Amino acid sequence: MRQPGAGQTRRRGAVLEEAILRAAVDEITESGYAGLTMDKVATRAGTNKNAIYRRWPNRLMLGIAAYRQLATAFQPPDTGNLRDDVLEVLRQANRHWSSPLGAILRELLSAAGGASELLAQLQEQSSDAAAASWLTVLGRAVARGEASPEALHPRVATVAMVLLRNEFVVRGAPSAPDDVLVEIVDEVYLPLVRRRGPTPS
Amino acid sequence: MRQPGAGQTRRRGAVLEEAILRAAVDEITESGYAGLTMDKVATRAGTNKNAIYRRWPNRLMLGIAAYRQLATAFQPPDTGNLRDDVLEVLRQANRHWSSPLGAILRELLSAAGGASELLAQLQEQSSDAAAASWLTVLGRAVARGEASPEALHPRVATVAMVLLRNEFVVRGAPSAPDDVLVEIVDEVYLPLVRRRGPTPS
DNA sequence: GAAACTACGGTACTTGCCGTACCTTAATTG
DNA sequence: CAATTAAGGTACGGCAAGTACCGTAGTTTC
Repeated sequence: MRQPGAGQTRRRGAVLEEAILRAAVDEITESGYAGLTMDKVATRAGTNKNAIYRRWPNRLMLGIAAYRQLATAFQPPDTGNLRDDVLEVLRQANRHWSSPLGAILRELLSAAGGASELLAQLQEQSSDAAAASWLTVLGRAVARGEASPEALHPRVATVAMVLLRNEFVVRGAPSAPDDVLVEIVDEVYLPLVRRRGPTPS
Repeated sequence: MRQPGAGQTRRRGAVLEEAILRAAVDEITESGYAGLTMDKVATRAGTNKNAIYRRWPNRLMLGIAAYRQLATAFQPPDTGNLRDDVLEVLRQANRHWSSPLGAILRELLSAAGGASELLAQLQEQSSDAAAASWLTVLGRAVARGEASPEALHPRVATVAMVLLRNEFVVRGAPSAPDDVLVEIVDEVYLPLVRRRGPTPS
């Protein structure tokens, strides 16, 4: 990649780091995490593996770093109606998991294989950020009287998202059909968070 | 492993197949799926990799086969009380996921990495079998008037299990504390499946 | 009961990629 | 301008998956 004798100056520090990261992003975009090899990233960045290993301890961490470059935050919707808001958040999430980016995320989750410390770095961006969306949406619904205050319990608030994620992580579906989202909302989520009637003993 | 000249007859077909599978089970029990190598299985079974590859196309399928040898079915409890039944099913599941066997299952899910066809073979034993437990337990509760008939919808019936599995698969927890199970039951599951009060428009 | 066939055993090999080691050379620092 | 730091180049060790071949032992067929 570097032309010898072309007057190129040897890159160092941040400049080189960005070049590597960009190469990693390109590779993971094209070939997924499975196709992300240290040699290819090095070649593409016009450097060698040494420079990579000086910055990231292993392939997985490089993959996570590349993913984080690509991931963007969600915007919680505000339609003024609980059901529409909820469906919209689910659809956003579904689009994300179904996208190439979602495929990469799944590969990474798989590769991390339950190493909680590493997973934390991904959760921060995917789950926790999304959890905030749910609380926002529910908070408005509670204010409107559409949802019961108990729904703000995090375990309750995120139920819909957990069910959706289950579709992807456990069943390996590439995308969840819209019916499924509607079903999750109407059969499970709304009955759960709406103001509850008197509970029979 | 085979003594030449010891009058050993060369194993074939089903006999050899069982020997390989037993070796694979032993290996995966001792070292997990990560430590399951084709060479070690072959050596342990007193044969060679050829014999394995003639039966299983790759390491993952051998691992799944070994897991299925180990997995056993759940027994749905019958305490006469919905909450106790539900908690017991959850605790069974928690014990399973927390056990060495559960660790293997998680490794396999991870290795399959969303290859739905393969996952199906594991789901059959873990999820679907468990789903039957839920329906049994709920069926009795409906008969008793403790749960509403809508709860028999599969998506609703399995919510508790999905939430628990989420603890393991997404957060890499080795075991879920009992508080979490109780919380899932009391905050989410029971409010959802119990006879519902009048729904406000 | 011999020939034909199938499948096991042994072994060696190719492939792929991670992670390391080591040395040379360019840039930076003081 | 020396000393230090970091990049480049290259080669290698390690490991395990999957393949190829061939001689040979059981099994089937006529």
